Amino acid sequence: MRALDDDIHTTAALRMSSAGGQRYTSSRRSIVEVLAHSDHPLTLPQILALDPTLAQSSAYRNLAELIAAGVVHRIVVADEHGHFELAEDLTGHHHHLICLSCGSVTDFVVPAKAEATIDRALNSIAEERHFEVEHHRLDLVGRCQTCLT
Amino acid sequence: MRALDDDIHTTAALRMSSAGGQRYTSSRRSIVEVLAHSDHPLTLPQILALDPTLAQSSAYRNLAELIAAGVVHRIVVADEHGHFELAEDLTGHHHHLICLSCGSVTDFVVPAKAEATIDRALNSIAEERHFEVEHHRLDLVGRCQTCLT
DNA sequence: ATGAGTGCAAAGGCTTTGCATTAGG
DNA sequence: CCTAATGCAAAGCCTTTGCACTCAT
Repeated sequence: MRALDDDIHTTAALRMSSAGGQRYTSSRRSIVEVLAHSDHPLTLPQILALDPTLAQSSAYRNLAELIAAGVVHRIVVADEHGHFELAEDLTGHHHHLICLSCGSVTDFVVPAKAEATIDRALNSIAEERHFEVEHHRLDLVGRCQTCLT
Repeated sequence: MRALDDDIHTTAALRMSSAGGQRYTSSRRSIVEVLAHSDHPLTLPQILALDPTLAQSSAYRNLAELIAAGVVHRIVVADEHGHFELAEDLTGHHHHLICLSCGSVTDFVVPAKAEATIDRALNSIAEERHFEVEHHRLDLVGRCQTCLT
């Protein structure tokens, strides 16, 4: 389901050097490591909490480079912090459960068949509107199990 | 497809007074009017441009009240301005084409049949994850016709 | 040695808030 | 009258940037 950690770092390093001769430093590796070990997107404060040696501004800068290299993806849930996760081609296509109450974001996968239906519908819309699709975004917004109890 | 303008204002006024005795002032009416006449979500600067008599801070405050009353919905596309639109029960369920290049947001509707498939898939996920769904969010992210040429 | 990377502190940009004034019921 | 609403300016919050220092090649 998910590539081995080594593969992820190898791929990340490769993409970084391809995308403008960026080095895959230990800070960057650490960020990728933290993201790879989480089963849901993380905010910057969460990343820093998981690796307190990281400096905030450098983390933001490194995330920007990782995003530019296609290693990391940033999602915007509401207006608080952005959430960062590894690019989908490293982790697989998935969607998000977004809790309105605690702001948590969790991953989920929809059955291939439903995903295919969605893709078909979206592609025909895109074609008729002359819109070039980069990706789609399907999220459930509501209240998570923890917040319901 | 969309309720008559008068109905929208009547509904809006009603929801405002129900939601904590808020008055439906001319500024608020004007915001709703502007949103009702747009076929896509608007940012605050866009709203102000369409009605220059509105003051920024009051507009934000009024939008917050309108959102609390369930008249307006705010969507977050990226990290620039938020986008405001009338609540879906006033305009009908729809989705968004989000252009990465110019940041524009356009509405689209997916065929009822596909929408039903999506709902079914999402509901079963929600049930199995004990997640209480408030709404779902399905957007296409890419490049719009204008930006492609 | 040379350019990328780092970290601190300061600046930016969108939104919210404090406060005194105005207006609607 | 009395409470809500308004508008200006100031503050907040997340993120980005300037700059001097460090590190790897």
